[in-house]
Amino acid sequence: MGGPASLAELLAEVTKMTDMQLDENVMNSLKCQIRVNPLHRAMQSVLVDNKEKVPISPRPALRPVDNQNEKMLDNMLTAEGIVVPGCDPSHVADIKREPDFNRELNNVQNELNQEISAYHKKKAELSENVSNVIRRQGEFRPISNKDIESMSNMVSHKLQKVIECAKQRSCEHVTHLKRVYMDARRTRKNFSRHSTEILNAYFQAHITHPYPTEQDKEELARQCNISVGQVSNWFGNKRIRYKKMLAKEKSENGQRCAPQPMPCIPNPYMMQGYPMAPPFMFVPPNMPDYQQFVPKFEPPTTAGTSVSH
DNA sequence: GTATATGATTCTCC
DNA sequence: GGAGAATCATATAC
Repeated sequence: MGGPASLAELLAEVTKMTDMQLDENVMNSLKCQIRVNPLHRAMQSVLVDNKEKVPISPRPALRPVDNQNEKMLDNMLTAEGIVVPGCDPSHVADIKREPDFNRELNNVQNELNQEISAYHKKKAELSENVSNVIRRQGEFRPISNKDIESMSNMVSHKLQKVIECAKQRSCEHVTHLKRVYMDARRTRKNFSRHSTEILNAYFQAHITHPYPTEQDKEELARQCNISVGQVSNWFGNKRIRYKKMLAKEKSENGQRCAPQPMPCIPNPYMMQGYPMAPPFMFVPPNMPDYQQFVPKFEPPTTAGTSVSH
């Protein structure tokens, strides 16, 4: 059984093979003929060389992997105490949490480990299979080692997304757990009466503009033994609820009789020509700290204003 | 058990 | 980023 003698005939056989219907028996017989042809290797070498020199419909270069998102996910997971395979374990936070939360986090950790380990296994299998298929094709097509390497890179590139998705799921899981276990709404306690009095006193003292400065917030936080954030929350809630309360009062008054002016507190200082009333009438008893929030009023020196103490 | 109060969170707007 | 508004989740009063 002899194959085609010249390179031209060999090429014709290969071309014929690519055009014909996929009848397996015929195809295998043709492949055997081509393999045993003494010019086969030489032809392959020439075709590969030519391909290298004349790029035919070159593939677009793989875009460099944008791993910013993955890094962000890694950082978030390690900050929550999750060991991300492949990341520096010394960065993993050691946080003391309640046992149930820790147990749930361990589950997240195990799932992530399993997914990443399965990924590496699948990746190796797939790369191997793709390489084999390409190598077999290489007998009849101009495929170089560079092509095989490029294809392998492409497989890795695509599969990297799988790991990113696994990390994304873990992050979402941790976020959900934090919401369940660490939402302060679930463990909130009312502030002490003393703290509430201090906050209310400040609010009333600055009723025309109840927006404490950062310095005041810090001082209020210190006195109330709460955080500055809690002070901000308290004033945010207070302002909106106070506003609603006034609106409600107004509408209730309006239903009973003619519209009334906004309920206001007698302000002797305003009556006496001061720009703003000091909050003396709201000072709760037994609250020495409170005095520092009382605005310091310098009586106007201009003629026509007089203050009697 | 229900209504209301209250502290925290989230979303939107500027 | 801060404030307003809506909403959630719990505490408290009844």
